[in-house]
Amino acid sequence: MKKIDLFKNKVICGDCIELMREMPGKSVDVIITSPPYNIGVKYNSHKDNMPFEEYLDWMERFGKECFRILKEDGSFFFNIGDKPSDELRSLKVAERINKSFKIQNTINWVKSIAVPEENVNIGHYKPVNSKRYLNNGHEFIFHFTKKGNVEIDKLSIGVPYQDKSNIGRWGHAKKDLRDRGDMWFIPYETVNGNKPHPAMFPVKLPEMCIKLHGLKKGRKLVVLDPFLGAGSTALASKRLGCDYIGVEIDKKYCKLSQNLLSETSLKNWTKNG
Amino acid sequence: MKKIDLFKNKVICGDCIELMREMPGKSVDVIITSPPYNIGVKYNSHKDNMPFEEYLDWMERFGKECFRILKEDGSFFFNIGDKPSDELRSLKVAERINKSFKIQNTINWVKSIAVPEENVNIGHYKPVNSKRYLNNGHEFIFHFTKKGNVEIDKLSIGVPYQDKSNIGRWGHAKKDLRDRGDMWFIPYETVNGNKPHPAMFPVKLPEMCIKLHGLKKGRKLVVLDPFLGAGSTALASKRLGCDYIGVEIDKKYCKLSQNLLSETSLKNWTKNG
DNA sequence: TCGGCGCTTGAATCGACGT
DNA sequence: AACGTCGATTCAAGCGCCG
Repeated sequence: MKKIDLFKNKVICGDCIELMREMPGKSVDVIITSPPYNIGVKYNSHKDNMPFEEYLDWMERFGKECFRILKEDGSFFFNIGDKPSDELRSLKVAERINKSFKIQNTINWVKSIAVPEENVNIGHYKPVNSKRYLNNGHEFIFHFTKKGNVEIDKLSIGVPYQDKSNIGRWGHAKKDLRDRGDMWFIPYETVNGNKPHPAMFPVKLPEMCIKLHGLKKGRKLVVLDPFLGAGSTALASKRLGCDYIGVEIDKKYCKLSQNLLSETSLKNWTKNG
Repeated sequence: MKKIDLFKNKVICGDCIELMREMPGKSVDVIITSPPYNIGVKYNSHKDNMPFEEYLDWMERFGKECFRILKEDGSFFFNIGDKPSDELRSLKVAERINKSFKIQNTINWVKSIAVPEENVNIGHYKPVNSKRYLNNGHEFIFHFTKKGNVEIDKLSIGVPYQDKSNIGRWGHAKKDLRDRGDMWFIPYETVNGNKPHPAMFPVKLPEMCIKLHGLKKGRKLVVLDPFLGAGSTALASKRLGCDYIGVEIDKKYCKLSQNLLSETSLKNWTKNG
């Protein structure tokens, strides 16, 4: 039994950097996470308002540890958003993590967008009460890899062609599937009005990330979320037949995701996701 | 007659930094432009492959000059995009311009997005020949202002409410209009095969920028585009009853936009824009 | 002399558009 | 419908330079 197996398919309560230090190097295929944004969100235990430079240092240490435990051809999907008044903030964080990793793709998780054809705004956003700032309708998902040249499975999350005459025109384009691009419209799942975790993302998001990295046949991927929160990443991993490792410092959220991952809850969620 | 009047409603052929130096300070309401990206595009005359640091310095000087001629409550909309292999590049440029200005809003010009509900991808993009990069479906429009607190007219480009019960719910929400947000879906206009300019943007884009800044009643706004290209900004200004100032270094594009701005062409364009 | 890095060059790409 | 053309494209090969 390998050492990494000890961590698999569990929700572990503790500090993620400390816990990652116990994991062997190059043992994880995919990391998907959304760290505390440090914009003063009220979590149960984590202090989300440290000085920005301190936060950046913390994120840099976090990035280094992720680098160590990730396989050479692994993918690290890092979700972070901004407040309207400082939209460069998330990029400063990304630059810190970029000290160890390389940004291979910059995906935009679009939560709200106005489609002019139908002249409606689809999706949701938190309205901002300001006469100078527009509402913020997106967050970043940075796709970090070690060398920036990991082959990804674009068609696994592909969309149909607009111009059907392109189907079958080239060797690879046998099906009606083409590259989705880097703008992913995924609205929030509104679970009966209130979300269990202030920063939880839709299950569809980690699902698409895992698929994009590529489900190698015959081998179970190991998927880690160091800030598991309500458990979306673990849930997506389970659904796709991967081994998950969930780390979360807050006991309340640990329990929450453990419940979510139990058989019955899984069924309920599958309907909506 | 004021000195700035000499420049109004003309397309001026020349180097924009030199020409701006001749303009009086605090005389322009809105600047909208898309600079050469410096990624090796073949323009007619401009060298689009200078060393990156040199390019950044140039952009910083450019930003300073924009700052000088802009009014205190003016808006500077700066469009810039990336190639998939370097998505942080545009932000480095923005940071340089940020040395004089403040980023008030970061607007995303979305050209292509996959909407999962209907399972289609709307909009267009140029395919990317890569197994590691996703297609790039957006560009930035940075809204710079001098102090970051210019009041904007969000509802002038508003969209209808999804939940109609919100109409009239608050004092300000008298009409069926709400904030569009910072994700603007504007697909390319397909102009008969070949685009006149490699980097031209849809007329709708500067139109929305001007409206967002706010058309003050009783006073004509002065709108400048220092890299006019094919003339979209001037055309939008004209349509909205503003005075435009177009600067463009390439003679060929100067003529092109002058034609575009002539009465007949204007009619033709109005149909499509 | 060999290998590694940077730059240049030409081939290959695939989705959109027009015929 | 099928096919030709064309990229604010990427990629690999090839050459020169240097340690």
